[in-house]
Amino acid sequence: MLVAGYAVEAEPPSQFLARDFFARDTVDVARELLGVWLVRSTPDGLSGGPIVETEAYGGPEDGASHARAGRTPRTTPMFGEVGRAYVYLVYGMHSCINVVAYDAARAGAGAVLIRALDPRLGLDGADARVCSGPAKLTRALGITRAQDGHDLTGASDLWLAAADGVAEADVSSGPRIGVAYAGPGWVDRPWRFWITASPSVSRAR
DNA sequence: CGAATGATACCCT
DNA sequence: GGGTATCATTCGG
Repeated sequence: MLVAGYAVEAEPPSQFLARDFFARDTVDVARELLGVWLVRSTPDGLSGGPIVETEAYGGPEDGASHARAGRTPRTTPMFGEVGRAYVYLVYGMHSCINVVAYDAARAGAGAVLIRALDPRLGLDGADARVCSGPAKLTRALGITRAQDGHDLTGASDLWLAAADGVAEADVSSGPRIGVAYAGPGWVDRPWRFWITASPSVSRAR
């Protein structure tokens, strides 16, 4: 099927991600989540697509991470079971979704912010950029804090689905966005990953 | 460039 | 307990 020049799939990939996928270094998980599908099921049907941009956030040691203040009511999911969602509200109006991921032997918390995805499923008629930003994709998929703590590794109304890996040659990395408040040494870490040629990656206006 | 918009963390009493 | 600065963003002017 072709909509507005873009290939639109009828079905998402059928394979879930194992819990172990998320039980390793957060930066590795951020890189490996590129290409993985985020899929949403609502009364309106299925929507989602492959992730094209991510950012890694560490535990209390990471000056850019929400976990930098330690475990609080809001950040509790970041310290909990990997493979679950950490959804927070920012600027009073935008929801952002992370996947909890960290190597428990090296860090006590961590998560990967999903910054953009390719709107391949559902969202028919929508333009290519409706999911080109962390708050835009949650709005497009109907994700709110109601999904905070939600398990993303199995059948439900929101999950991650494995797909073909993305070649190293097609991936770029650079500093995380919007973390100027973090101390020196944390601002410039290249912990943001994106698919270089994707038209769905977020960009500064 | 700056407003929108409200939960949160952290300070003080 | 209460006041307030801050914010992993987005959009219009």
